[in-house]
Amino acid sequence: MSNRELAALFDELASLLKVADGNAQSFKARAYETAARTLDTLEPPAAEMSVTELIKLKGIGKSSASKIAEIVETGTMDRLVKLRAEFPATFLDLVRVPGLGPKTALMIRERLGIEDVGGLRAAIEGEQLRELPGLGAKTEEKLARALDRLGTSGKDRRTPILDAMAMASRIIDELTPMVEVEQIQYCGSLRRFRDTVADIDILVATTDPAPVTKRFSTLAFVTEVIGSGSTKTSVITQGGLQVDLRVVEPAQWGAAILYFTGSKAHNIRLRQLAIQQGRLLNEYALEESEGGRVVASETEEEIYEALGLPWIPPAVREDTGEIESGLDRSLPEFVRWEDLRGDLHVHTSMSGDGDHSLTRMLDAAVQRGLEYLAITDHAEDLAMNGVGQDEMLEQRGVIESIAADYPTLTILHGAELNIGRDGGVDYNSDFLSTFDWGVASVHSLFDLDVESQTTRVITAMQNPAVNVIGHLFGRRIGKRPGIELIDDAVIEAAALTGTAIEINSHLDRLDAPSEFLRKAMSNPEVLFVVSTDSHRTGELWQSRFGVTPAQRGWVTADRVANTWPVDRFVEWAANQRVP
DNA sequence: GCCGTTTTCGGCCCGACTGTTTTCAGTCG
Repeated sequence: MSNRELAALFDELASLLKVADGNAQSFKARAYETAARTLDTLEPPAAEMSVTELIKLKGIGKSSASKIAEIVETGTMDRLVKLRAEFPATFLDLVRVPGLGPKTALMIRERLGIEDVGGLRAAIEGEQLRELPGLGAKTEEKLARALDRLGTSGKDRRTPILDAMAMASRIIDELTPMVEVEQIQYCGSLRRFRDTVADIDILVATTDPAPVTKRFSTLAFVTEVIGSGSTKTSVITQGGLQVDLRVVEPAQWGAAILYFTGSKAHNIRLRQLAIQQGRLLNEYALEESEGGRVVASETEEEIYEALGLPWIPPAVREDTGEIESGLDRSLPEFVRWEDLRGDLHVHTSMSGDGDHSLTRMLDAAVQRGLEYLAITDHAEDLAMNGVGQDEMLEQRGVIESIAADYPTLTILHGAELNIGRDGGVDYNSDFLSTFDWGVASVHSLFDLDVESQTTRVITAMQNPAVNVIGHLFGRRIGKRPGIELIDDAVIEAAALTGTAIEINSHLDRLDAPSEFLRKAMSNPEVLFVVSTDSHRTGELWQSRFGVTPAQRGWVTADRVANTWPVDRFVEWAANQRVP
C-alpha cells in the first residue's frame, strides 16, 4: 500500500464525512484531509512505520495513525466501509450538483426520500423542494439549470490546461484594451499550472468595476451568467467551462492575486501565519487585527515578506512543504524561464509535422536569445513523418554550411529517435554515433504492460546515442493517458546511465509530469532538460510553460542541463555519448 | 480529529453571492 493510495483513502473518508456531518467545513473532515496531504508528500512508506512513528508526523494523530495500521492490516478501514454503505456513489452524485451541498442533500433524503439525481429531477418537476424549509421556487429553478448542464460542467469536470489557457487568453484579450482595466491576470489553478482546471479565475484591478463586469458578462462566448455582484461575477462559456471574474482596487492587487491564485491549502497556511502574528489576511490586505492598519497589500512580494517568507512561485503553492522551507529560508532555487540557455528538442519542416524551415527556426532561436539549439527531426521509424539517413546527412551539411551565419548560436545536430517495442531505436549504431544529440521518445504501443514499458524505456536509456528521453509518459492531457512505468526503476536507470529526463513544454503534454519530477529530484544524480518540442517558430517561447511543471516538481536550475553555459553543456552532451 | 514559545481545552481561513430570511444559512472558492 503506497502513501498515495493511503492518502486517497483518507481523502475519500474526508469527503464522506462532509456529507455525513452535513457540513462541508467539518473539522474532522479537514483533519483527515490534512492527514491525506501529509501522507501524499511523505517520503518513507507509511505502511512500514509504527503507530508511534506515525503520530509524530504533523497532521497525523492517534486516530489517523491507528487507521493507517488498520488499512495496512486489513486493506481497508471499517469506518470507510460503513460510510460507503450509508452513502452510495449514486447519492454522492447529488452533492456534485453545483449549488447543492451536503446539508441540503441530507435534508431532501430525509424529508423526500431522494436517493439519487433521478429522484432530485423528479422532485423538482413535482415542485416538491419549495415545500421544504430554506428552499424555494428559485432554488428549484437554479438546480434544474444545474442538472441540465451537469456532465458538461458538474463540480468534478476538469478542463485540460491547453483549452483553459486558450479561453483565458481570449477573455484577457477582450478586456485588456478597456481603459478601466489597470491590471489583469488569470489566477487559480491555471496560474499554478495544474494539468487540468475546474474553472478559470480572472482578476482585474480597476477603480471603475461596472463597465468591466458588464463587458465580461456579455462576451460573445458567454452562455449563462450564474451570479454577479459588485466584486465577483461567474459565467459559463460555450463548451461549459466556468469563468469567475474578480474585481479589486489597484492598491489591493497583491492581496487579491495571492488569494485568487491559491491553492486553498496554501492560503490557509498563510492566514494561519498572519493570525500568529496578530494580523488578518484576506483578499484585500494583510492588516493588524487591532485597529486594522494595513501592513501590505499592493504586491505579493510585500505580503510574503511581511509574513516572513520569500516570494513563492505560483506553481509550488500547494502546501507541500513550501511554507516550512520558506520560513527557514531553505526554499530551493527553482528553475526559471530566464535560466534557460538552450533548447534541445526542435523540429523543422524536414520531418512531415514541422511547419517551418531550418533557417526560420534558427532565426527564431536567435531572436529568442538562445545560446544553443539541437535540431531533432523525427528519425525514420516514425511512420509518415520520419526521415532516412540521406536526408539527415543532407540537413547536417546545410547546418555546417550556414553555422557561420549564426555566431551567437551553437547548433547541435540531433534526431528524435523512436523507442521500439524492445527499447531499440532507429538507424544503426555507427550512424547514430555521428549525431551530436539524441532524444528518444515513445510514439507507439502505448498499452503495453507496465513491466514491458519500463524495460523498453530503460533499454533506450542504456543506449549511448540517447542523451534524453522525450515526453517520458507520452500522455496528452485530457486526451490520452500516459504509458505505465515503474517510476523508481526509471529514475534509478536515469541516474545510472546519466540519461536526462525531458520536461516537455507543450501545454497538452507537460511531460514528465510534476509528481514524477519531484520523485526524480530526490535522486541527486538525475538530470533534466526543459525542451519546447517546437514544430514552428512561435513555439520556441513556450518553454515559459515548461518551467512550471518543473517548478511544481521542485526542480532546481542546477539540475536542468540546458541552463548550463554552452561549453559545459556541449562537453557534457558529448561525454554522455561515449559508449 | 489535531494541535499548543499564550493553550491539554477551545479553537480550527476568510469572504462573496444567493435565496431565504427578518438577521442568516448554505454553497462556493
